[in-house]
Amino acid sequence: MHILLVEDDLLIAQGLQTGLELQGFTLNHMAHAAAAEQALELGHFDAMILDLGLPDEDGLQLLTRMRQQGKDLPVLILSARDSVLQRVEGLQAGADDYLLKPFDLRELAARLHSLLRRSSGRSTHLIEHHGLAFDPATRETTLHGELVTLSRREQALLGALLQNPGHILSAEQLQDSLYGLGDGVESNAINVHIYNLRRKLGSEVVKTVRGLGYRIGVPREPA
Amino acid sequence: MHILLVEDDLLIAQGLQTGLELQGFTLNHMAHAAAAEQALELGHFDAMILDLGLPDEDGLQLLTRMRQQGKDLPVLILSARDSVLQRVEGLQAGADDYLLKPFDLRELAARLHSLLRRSSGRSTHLIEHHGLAFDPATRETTLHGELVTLSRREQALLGALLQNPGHILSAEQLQDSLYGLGDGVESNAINVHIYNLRRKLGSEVVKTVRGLGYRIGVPREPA
DNA sequence: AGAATCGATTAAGGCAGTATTAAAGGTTAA
DNA sequence: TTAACCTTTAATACTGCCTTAATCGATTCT
Repeated sequence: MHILLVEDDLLIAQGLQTGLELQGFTLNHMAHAAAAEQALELGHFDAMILDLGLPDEDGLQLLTRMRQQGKDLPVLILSARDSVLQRVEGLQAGADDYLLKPFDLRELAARLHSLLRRSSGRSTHLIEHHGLAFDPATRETTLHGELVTLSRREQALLGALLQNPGHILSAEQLQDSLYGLGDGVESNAINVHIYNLRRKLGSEVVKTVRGLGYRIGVPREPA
Repeated sequence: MHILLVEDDLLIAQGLQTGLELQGFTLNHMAHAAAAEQALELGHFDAMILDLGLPDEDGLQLLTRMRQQGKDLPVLILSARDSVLQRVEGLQAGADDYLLKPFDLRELAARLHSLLRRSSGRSTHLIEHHGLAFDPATRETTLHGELVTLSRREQALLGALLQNPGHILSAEQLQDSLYGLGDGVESNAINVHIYNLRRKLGSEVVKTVRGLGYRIGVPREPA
């Protein structure tokens, strides 16, 4: 799950980043509205966490413009100011949820999950693909009913592939999915993780498309 | 068991806190209705003890509003005023029980237990999980019929894990469960308690999920 | 076929998260 | 008050994950 975090307070951003990454999200952090807008053009995000008090522009303006452009990604507003009016304004501008600072990290995570579940008709609660199932909430992977233990990176990788069945994801895209846009890694780490995934789930789960990338495959039947 | 105590008399609050914590509950204390409401938003509680005479708002109003919002956590009203009318009003506002000041601490504890038992379909009287049983009322733990002596913190830890079978609880969540929201500890105390739990109950009772936290496991069979 | 490119495989090192142990401070009961 | 026990702190040991990097194998292009 790829989240765009737009927040100018670096301390809060830092906390959110580490906290939510532990919960299985991948965050990209932008401190300015302009940078956020650019990021939205460049990459794909599943949701956005938007602070209203930005240095270069009010968050609500950014949100309004996004909606006018037809972008429909779920937006959760973070705000220190609370009043019914504020809340209404935020929701009218096209926000999907509104959370007050200070907030509880778990609540934010829970709301994000529910938001993502709502938005992508498909439940966030269980992604299933030919006997291979991944539950983002409990972070458990099962293959034909058997529980398989995956590391954090392996889970992220599998999640990214499962969310785009049939689509080919380039190594670069997968990298973005694991580390966030740009903050890549300078080796064949993705490769190694793919290898380990195949070791645990069978070589057919991940198909290689030479020159292009990888896509999810149909795992072998149980023995 | 996590209780939200809403009481403006600090002396009473203090007494309840120490008394109920000795009985295995974890309390968070708020002296104002507003603070209580905020706490309810931020964290999870298993029940609420509500004093009616609050400085900023009548407790009944708070309760009524909570119920309108669909919050269904068990509420036990504490009141100095007694009359049939009062009692009826309280219950009509959505209270689950009504206790008069001055009260006996043991009675309060007993009522809390019965309240919790009623509310969580699952009996509060005995949480059982693969031969491992914990009775919150007597605070006794047995493993395959054998009585095991656990310290207060160990009991709280085991209780929290047993109440969420299958779920992963982060060190932070467990900390909240032991000390109340925010009032944390600045060391690896949780870690040490987990270690001691494993020493007493076997290493399999608590499973470590690297990077995320802990969850209850299946204890070893008796010898 | 030979060269070049891309992906697979393997092993090693560093790092972060946990486990373990010991010790000090506090509380409770005799 | 002493003694036993519980809790927290802190230091150290350990484990597994992630990345790196080197090598091997396969495919494509010339």
